[in-house]
Amino acid sequence: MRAVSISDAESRVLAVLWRDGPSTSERVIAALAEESWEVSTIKTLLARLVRKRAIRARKEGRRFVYSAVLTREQWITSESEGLLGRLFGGRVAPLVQHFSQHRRLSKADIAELKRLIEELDDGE
Amino acid sequence: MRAVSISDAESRVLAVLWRDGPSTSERVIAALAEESWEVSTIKTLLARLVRKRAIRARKEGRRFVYSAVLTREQWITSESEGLLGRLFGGRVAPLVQHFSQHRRLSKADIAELKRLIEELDDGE
DNA sequence: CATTGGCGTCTACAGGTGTAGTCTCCCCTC
DNA sequence: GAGGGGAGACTACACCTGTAGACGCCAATG
Repeated sequence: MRAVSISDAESRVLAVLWRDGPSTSERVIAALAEESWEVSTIKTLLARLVRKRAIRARKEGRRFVYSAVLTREQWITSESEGLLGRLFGGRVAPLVQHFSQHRRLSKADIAELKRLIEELDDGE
Repeated sequence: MRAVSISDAESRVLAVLWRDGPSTSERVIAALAEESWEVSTIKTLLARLVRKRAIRARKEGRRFVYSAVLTREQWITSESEGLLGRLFGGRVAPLVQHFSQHRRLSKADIAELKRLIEELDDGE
């Protein structure tokens, strides 16, 4: 089902629908004010997302209400699986290792990771 | 310095240089046999990588020897930082959490993660 | 010395992406 | 009822990407 890829600009539009729920283009445009995109740019992105079936446009009176079809979870999953596959042979540990070697993990990060792992270890 | 992005096909060419070290186009082409790309496709990708300064072409006799300038580490870092930023607000823990919720981590994965975290915890 | 084969360069072309202008239709307001 | 303003549709255009053909040059080989 999923196969189309969501571009960066498109994901920014999707993010509005994920956060605010179904919205008219007017509301999407308002929500994206800080991107300083022209109105027609946002309309184009909405149209492309509809074409990709990542969002749906339901007629409501005379205008459309757009809502996300692709969920944030699905998107994050496909994006991160892609990266994991391409860069780390699909294995999570090398990824974590990479981060642990190349960026400072805060104490809080480490604590949280530790907690996560404990949980996993129990659960399994 | 780095800014250009490496496309997927290009990264496959780069991978050869990372693995085999400086190579002539002949060797790169041989190494990419399983991609079933036409020779000219690979030449194009080499040329684009040179233009992007991700690799260098040193004249050796009458032909070029190509070698990576961008390191695998640099590439992995920029790719994964990008994803981390876009998807997880730049935090590592949510990323690991995502994976732990959405894919089965093997016992071995968990064990390795645990080891990693212990190490980090000690080192810090 | 003429031919050939490989090397690098140039050109190509469709599809995706970022970004945006224009056009048409129709509701709302005066 | 006429005009304006906004919504969506269509068009545009440059750059990137995947993929590859064509060309010119030159070394090697017969």
